[in-house]
Amino acid sequence: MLDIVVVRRDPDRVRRSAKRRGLDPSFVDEILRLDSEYRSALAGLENAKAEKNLVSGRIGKAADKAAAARDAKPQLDALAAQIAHHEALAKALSPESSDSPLRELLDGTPNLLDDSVPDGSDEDANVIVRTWGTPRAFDFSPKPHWEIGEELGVLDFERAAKLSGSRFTVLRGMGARLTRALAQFFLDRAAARGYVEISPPYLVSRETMWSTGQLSKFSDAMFQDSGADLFMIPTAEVPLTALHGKEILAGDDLPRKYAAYSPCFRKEAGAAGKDTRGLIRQHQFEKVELVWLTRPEDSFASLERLANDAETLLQELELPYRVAALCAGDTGFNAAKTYDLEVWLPAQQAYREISSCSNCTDFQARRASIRFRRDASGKPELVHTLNGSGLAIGRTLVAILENYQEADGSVRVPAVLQPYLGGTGRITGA
RNA sequence: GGAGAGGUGGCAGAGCGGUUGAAUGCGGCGGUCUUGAAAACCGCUGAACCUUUGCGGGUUCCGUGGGUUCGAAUCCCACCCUCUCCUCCA
Repeated sequence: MLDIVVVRRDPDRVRRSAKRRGLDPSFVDEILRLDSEYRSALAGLENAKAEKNLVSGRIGKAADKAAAARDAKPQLDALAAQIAHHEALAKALSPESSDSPLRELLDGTPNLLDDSVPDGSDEDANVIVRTWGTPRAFDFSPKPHWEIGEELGVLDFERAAKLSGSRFTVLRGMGARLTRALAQFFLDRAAARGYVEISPPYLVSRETMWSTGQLSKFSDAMFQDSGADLFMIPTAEVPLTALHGKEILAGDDLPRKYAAYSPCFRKEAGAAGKDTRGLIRQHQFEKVELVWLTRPEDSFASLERLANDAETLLQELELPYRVAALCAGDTGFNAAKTYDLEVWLPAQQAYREISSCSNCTDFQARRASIRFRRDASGKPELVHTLNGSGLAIGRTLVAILENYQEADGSVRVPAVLQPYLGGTGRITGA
């Protein structure tokens, strides 16, 4: 959620950002109009209440309270009617009311883009910031991961479809073990870099989901239990970011760095026909997520460090990748700035997203109310939140299968993972 | 799922329906004292929003939402959550 004060004071900045995202900026004027209407309604309400409080207070101090109450009755009745009138008006306009038009507009307004975000409407305009590693030269034709996996017996798409339908995978033998090894490896590295490991709930309340900005009104991306009103997390970013919601942290406690392994559940409703083969796009996948809570002035420097933490994992796995600065049109609702890490997939002859690292500035912190105090006498301020995958486990498995495949159909195990697999250096079957 | 207890400020813990945004203690901040520190003593110490150039003024908040009343932390109703016991269960 944007700061309404920023919209009031610097509407041009909001318009500019919205335009860069490809939105019609006229909603800004609508917000300004509704906001000023709301505030005048609020002033009317508060004045009437102040007067009523004054009269009531006088009754409380009178010697004969009953008589005083009787005398004041006509005046108080009139005030009560006034208050009721203003109250209805203010409530209908208030950004706090879940069905007010102002709230709807604010809810639908994405974060302000950072000036460093490149212009552009879609991923073709993303800017490659750096590239690491050299794609391996194969002396045979590299197979896609689903072929490798099925032939080795580590991936089973048919049985997954039997159990659950499309976009699910059964991992078998070394496939399952490698997945577990990756989770362990990522978490160990995160711990070494100062992240506190969290094992969060995988189901969260509507309020939690809303507070981190995942629950935009038109989003049907999530699985949910409508009875209990719980949502299956689409990423551990949700519980990790909301962990300190409605809290005021001590300034000394920042930055806070958290890492969590979790399954992630996504409907992928808008992706029909995309990545239908293999485990690139699944309804259920695993991920280690990294989240930072920082002081406002530190968040952009922290984004570089967060991205670097994720990159290090790819370097240790010796997987070639590149880093893309997402353009305005490709940057998500919550983010002021995002880097995508894209890993090389030889079968596709393409770099594919394996991590997304974003600085959400105060956008999520405002909704979730995550604040800190600079010093004991200071006022609470909103923290900045950042999140990034470190890394997506399924896609890392894809990258390993494809990049480490051999002509005989076997797959070598990256050196850093071997200790997690009892020293196994090569996968020759499940 | 059944029974009971409870939800008040950073924490602990009071609170006859009327200057109670809330006693008291702890913690925190500032000061006195001290070579320094501790102790002791004194003072200050919740949040959001509206308004004001500023000083300030106002409204709201004691789990949430309703209700009674001129007036509610205090009375009534519903809901949520936590804890204890039982039941069940990985």
